Amino acid sequence: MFLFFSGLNTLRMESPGYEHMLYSTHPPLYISQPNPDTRMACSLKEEDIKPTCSLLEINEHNWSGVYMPYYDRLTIEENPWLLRMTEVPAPAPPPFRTVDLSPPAPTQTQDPHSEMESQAEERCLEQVHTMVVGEVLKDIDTACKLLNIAPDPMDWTCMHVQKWLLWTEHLYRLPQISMVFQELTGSNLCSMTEADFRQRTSQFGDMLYAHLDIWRSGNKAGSKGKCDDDSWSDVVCNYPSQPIHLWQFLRDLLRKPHNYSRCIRWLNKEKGIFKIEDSAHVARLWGIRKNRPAMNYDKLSRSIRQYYKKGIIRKPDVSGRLVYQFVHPVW
DNA sequence: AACCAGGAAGTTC
DNA sequence: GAACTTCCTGGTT
Repeated sequence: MFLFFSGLNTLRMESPGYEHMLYSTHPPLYISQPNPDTRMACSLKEEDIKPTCSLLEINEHNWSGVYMPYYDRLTIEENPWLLRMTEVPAPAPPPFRTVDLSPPAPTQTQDPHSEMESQAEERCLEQVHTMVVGEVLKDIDTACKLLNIAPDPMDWTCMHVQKWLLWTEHLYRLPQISMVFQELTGSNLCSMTEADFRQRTSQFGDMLYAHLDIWRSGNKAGSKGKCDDDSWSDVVCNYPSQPIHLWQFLRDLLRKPHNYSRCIRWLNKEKGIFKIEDSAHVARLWGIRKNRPAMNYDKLSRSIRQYYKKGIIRKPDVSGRLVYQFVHPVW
C-alpha cells in the first residue's frame, strides 16, 4: 500500500492538505469494494501511516487500516499494474530493507553499490509516481465526465462546486455538507484556507480541503502531461460536454468498478447484463449529473424502461430485480 | 416496501 | 422532436 504513498511524494509536497487526508482522524470512511463484506472501513492509526513497509514486503495484510482518499479503491484485481509493481526486480536487495517514503534524501554514502541501489529505487519510485498520477488523472477525468464539470476547480461556478460536493458526499458516504458551501465559486473555494474549511465543517473540513487539493494537484499534473494523455485532453476539449444519455452514464459507472461497483456492477459483462446494487445511490448520482435534485429510482427506472422500445436496454431473459441488459454491448 | 410495466403529459434542449 | 422527467395506475416480489 505504501507504494502509493511513496509514489505520491511529489503530489504531496505540492499539496499541504494531502497530508491531512492521510493523517487526519475522522470517522471511518467506506471504500468501495465489489463485495460489501470485504470493503474496508478505514480509520487511521498512527502505526498505519508510519512508512515502515518495504516495497518487497507488500501484501494484502498491509492494506488494512490505511485511508486512501483518492487511490483508495484501487485493487490488485482491477489494477494489474499493481501486481507488476510488486514484481519489479530490485537489484539484490538485502533482507528487510525498508523504503523511506519521505522525498529522496541526498545519498550520504559513496558506496557504488548503494548508489546503484538508490538510483534503481528512485527509478522505481518515479515509475510508481507516474502511474499513480495517471490513476489520479483518470479518476478526476471520470468524475468530470460524470458531473459535467471542468477539471480545474478554478473554473467552477457555484453550481459546479455544489455538484462536486454532492458527488464527494456520495463517493465517501459523508453526511450532507454541501449546504455550508453555498454561494461559493471554485475560485472562492480555492482561495480558502484549511482553517476556513474547518470553520464551515469542523469534522470534514480538513478532508475536503485535502480532496480539493488533490484535484488542484491533479490538474497541475494533468497540465504538465496532457499532451501525451488522450483521456485528459478529451476532458479539456469536450468541456462543456454534450448532454449525457442515461445509458452512457450507466455505462460510465460500470466502467469504473473500483469507484462504483458498490452501487452498480456487471453480472455478465459479455452479455451486457448489469445489476443496480444501490438504486437510491445510482438515482442520486444521476440526479446530480442532470441537476435534478428530486431524481429517484422510480423516475430513473422509468427512463430505463423508455429504452425498451428503443432497443437500447432490456430486461434479460433470466431476469431479476434491478437487473438490466444492454441490447448491443460494445466494450 | 420496493420493484416493475407502461400510459400520459410536461420540460428542456 | 428527442430524451428524458414527473406523475400515475396497477401488478409483482
